[in-house]
Amino acid sequence: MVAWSGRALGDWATGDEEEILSPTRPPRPELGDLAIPCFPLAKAFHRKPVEIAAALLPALEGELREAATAGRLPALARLATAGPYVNLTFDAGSLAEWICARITAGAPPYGAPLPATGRRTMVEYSAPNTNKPLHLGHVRNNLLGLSLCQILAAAGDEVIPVNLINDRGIHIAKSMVAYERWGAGTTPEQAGEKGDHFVGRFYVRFGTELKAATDALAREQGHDPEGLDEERRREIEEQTELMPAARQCLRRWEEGDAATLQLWERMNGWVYAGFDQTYARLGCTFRKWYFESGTFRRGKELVEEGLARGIFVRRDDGSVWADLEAEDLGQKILLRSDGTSVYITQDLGTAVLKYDDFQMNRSLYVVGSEQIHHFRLLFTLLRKLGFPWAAGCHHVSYGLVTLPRGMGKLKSREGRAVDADDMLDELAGMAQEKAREGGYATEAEGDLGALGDAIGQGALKMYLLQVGAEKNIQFDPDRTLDFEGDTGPAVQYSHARICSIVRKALATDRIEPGDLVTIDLPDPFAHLGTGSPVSRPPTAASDASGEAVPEGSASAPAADDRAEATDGGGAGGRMKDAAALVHRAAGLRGDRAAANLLDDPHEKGLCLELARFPAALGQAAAQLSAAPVAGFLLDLTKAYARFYHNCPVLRAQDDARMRARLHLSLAVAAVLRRGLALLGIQAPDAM
RNA sequence: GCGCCUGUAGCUCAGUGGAUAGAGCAGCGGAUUUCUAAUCCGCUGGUCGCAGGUUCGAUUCCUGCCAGGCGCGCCA
Repeated sequence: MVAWSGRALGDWATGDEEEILSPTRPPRPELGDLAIPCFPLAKAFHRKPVEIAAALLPALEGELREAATAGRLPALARLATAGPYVNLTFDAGSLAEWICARITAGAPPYGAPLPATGRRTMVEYSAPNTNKPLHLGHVRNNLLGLSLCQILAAAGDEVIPVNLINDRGIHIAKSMVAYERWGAGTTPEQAGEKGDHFVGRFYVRFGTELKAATDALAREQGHDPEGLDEERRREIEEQTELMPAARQCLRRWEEGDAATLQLWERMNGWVYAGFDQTYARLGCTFRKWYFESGTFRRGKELVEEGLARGIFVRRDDGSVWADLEAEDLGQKILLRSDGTSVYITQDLGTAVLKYDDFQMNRSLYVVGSEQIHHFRLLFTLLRKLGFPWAAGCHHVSYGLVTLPRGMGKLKSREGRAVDADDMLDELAGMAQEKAREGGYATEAEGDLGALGDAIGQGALKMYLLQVGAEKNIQFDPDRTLDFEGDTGPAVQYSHARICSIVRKALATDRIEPGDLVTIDLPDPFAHLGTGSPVSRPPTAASDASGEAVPEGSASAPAADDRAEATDGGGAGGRMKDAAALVHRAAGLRGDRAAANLLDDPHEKGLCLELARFPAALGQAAAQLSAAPVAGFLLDLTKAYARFYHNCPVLRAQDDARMRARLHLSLAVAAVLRRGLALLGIQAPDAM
């Protein structure tokens, strides 16, 4: 909130003042609104902290007054030392005026740093396999990726969200074999099922059939199927008839067998259609989709080049290795003895293709923490290959989502996962039920289904995003489904309350629509669409040119298209227009908003909370984490609830105060809306 | 064995080299027949995993240990 120039330090200034003077919040509000601890200065100047504080006081005072005059700060009400601290208290009205003015200015949006960073950041996330639907683990990934993109864009980066589809490999072959055997040529449409679920069923079917066959074979060989160790089990799996069938299918795919490719494309197409729905629902959009089937060849080329340049070595059995002993990473295989690529080979190819496409300054990979080692290897290999941009590659890792009651890790192979679509449906249904009971939903336009989905997702997204990414999350359905307390719906509720107040004020002609200052939420990805690969599925034959990837082919449902509503005639239309207007409002026009009347402690507390937003956004961008924004929103929500209960708006003592509180409430709504958008959460007008 | 992550209230989690460590949930007790009770107020609840070290000051930084998780594949 406060940028210190250090001039206040007079001849004590040494150039490090901005680091040294870092204001914090006093432990008790009576002490002041901001506190400057003097310990670091004491160290730098070898004086007692208390002395420093006393000396700092007069110097700061001058500068703070100057800053207030220039509009960089609210006016000061009090400046005092308290032992080793200098505490400052803002004039409440001035603070309110100042913060609301920043929020209603709209452009650049509140919280954004003035100069864009000029940095181009690619964020790869989601990265599903095409053999099964998205589950809870993917949901965490998608939400982290989505919010990271929004936050970095809000903080001034040009963000390029991309997806990487694992569309080849033995797991895909398993679904294909299962479909050939037990699919009877049906389609998802005939089965009345989402394409990804349809295909996922065959993958699970393969797993259960394989287990049955393996168990039977094990018994024949005199083993106890339950007591098999993993290695032994795999050996026996290979002796069944199913496993070789899958391997054969994979080999036919790699040889470009027409029938196999056709089935592969057909099944992948079903899966993409399913993913498309889920992504659209969650709000995920991608600038470009990469497919491993289209990048592994480039990876192999890179390995061959490295081999030729002596960076890698070929062993007698034909396999290719990188010696990373110097980096403490041991030996890493890059090509199998039969010449086929391994996982990391594909990632090498993808990394280079990505850079060729976008020349980004940094490239972030949102991938689970179980792959920390993998990415350390990948980035090291890219450096060894001499790509200077490898220094800008960074793995944004996150912990796993586990299931409660000893259900263990999510394993879609055993069908033991929480399905993403089912979970969203369940949450939406519960939220919808509650909204119906509340009875306010009908006041807004919009159907209950969409509202329920927005609130259900609000619950899920806030639940998953408020905890640090590095932590494992034990998924607790009861808590996720909770809509009270520190939850997404509570934040959405505060916003809806404000909208309701404003609608009432408009309906009773206490303010006119023209009094409202409206701002639009910036949408950095408006031009992207989902970029779904549905329309043109890639082929195995397509090379690494990325040609198979359509850009912006599908149109994403605009999250806020209601804001596009225009003035219409008619009584029904007026209500709707009012809602649309309120949904964009951030304050009242200057002559109607007497913010200097806002001197109640709850009003001041609310203003101080609002002022934290830029810091929260900056911290989130620096940490590559949505958690600071989530925490900020929950705090702001609590501050607003306290204000709401202590400072009636429409029933304020007088008209001027009513307007002032309306003004402040609108600013809160605007910041809630914007903050929620950073987390991919919608802000309904009524609930 | 080695590497990385985590350990804070009964539970789920914030937090920061500095003032008396905070929320939510759960429990108990309250709130104007509500500008929307998906709310608010109060109470109860802590050897910040353990032990050393650095520091004027450590829950925060360093070292060691303990516990849990995840890795260290010619799997992805």
